[in-house]
Amino acid sequence: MINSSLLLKEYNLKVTPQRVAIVEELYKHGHMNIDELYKKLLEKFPSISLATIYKNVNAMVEKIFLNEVKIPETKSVYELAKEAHSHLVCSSCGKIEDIKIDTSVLNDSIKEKSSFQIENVDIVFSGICTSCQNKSK
Amino acid sequence: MINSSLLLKEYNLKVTPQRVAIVEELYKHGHMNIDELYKKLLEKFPSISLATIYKNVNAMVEKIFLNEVKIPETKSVYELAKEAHSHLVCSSCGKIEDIKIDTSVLNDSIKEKSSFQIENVDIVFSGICTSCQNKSK
DNA sequence: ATGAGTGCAAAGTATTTGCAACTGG
DNA sequence: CCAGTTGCAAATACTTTGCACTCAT
Repeated sequence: MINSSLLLKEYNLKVTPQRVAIVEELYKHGHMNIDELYKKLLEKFPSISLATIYKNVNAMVEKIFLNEVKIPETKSVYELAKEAHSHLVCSSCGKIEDIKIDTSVLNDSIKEKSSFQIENVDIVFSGICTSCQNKSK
Repeated sequence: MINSSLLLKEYNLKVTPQRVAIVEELYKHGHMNIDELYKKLLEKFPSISLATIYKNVNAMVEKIFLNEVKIPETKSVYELAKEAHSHLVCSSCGKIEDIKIDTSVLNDSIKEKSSFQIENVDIVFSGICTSCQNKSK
């Protein structure tokens, strides 16, 4: 499990039940878009407002402990910040997985061809996940 | 230069001056967001509607000859489809450059770790472009 | 107690749609 | 000629803001 309260405190955000729930749902599901978060939180807080979700997600993104992941052809999803990693997206079912790969080769390759000073790399792989591969058989 | 009419015809889109202008602006500028396109086209077509831009860009994206590029922290931009390539984005001035790098290493690396069947990779490097590096000196 | 957070309603933006008039092939 | 395209206005969708009330510290 995750210590959401501690995490929130570390980032100078007051610990409210709504915020704790956001962190925990993200921890549990890995990646969620605004709407999924909203629907999930509605279960616990029947009167929660979409505005609350937006305000909190934005606040957490600013504090850099949430991360917005932009994915081709879909809405952005949010994830708890963690070690740098790339994403695998199933173009059939939409499932998103994290994957750690070594990207240093890429940076080297850039260094040769461009004088951009690289600070960060975002990589999204699209493809078919295992279970969708099996379904189609 | 580019033969926009031919291109449009190939993709079964009627050749209208507005569409030709969209293709040409994208050819000229490489990457533009909806608003930049709109403002640019307003110069030639003072009564063009934003709806026309949206409809055409969407049509061209569906025909796969435009490509939507999603970039962290900014609006999507569109580009003419071409050989697979990655993007360099300057986090200071927003400039976007194309860059061709060999991504086969990545696919191999995925193959080892996951049974996702990879179909595509989107890579966005963020950093500081040369001219912004010089400015800050 | 008090500054920050919540929910609601309203305001902003962004994007899509319906439709009459127009136009490319 | 006529199916497809345009521009406009209206409709939707998405996101932010202002404010009175509540709550975490």
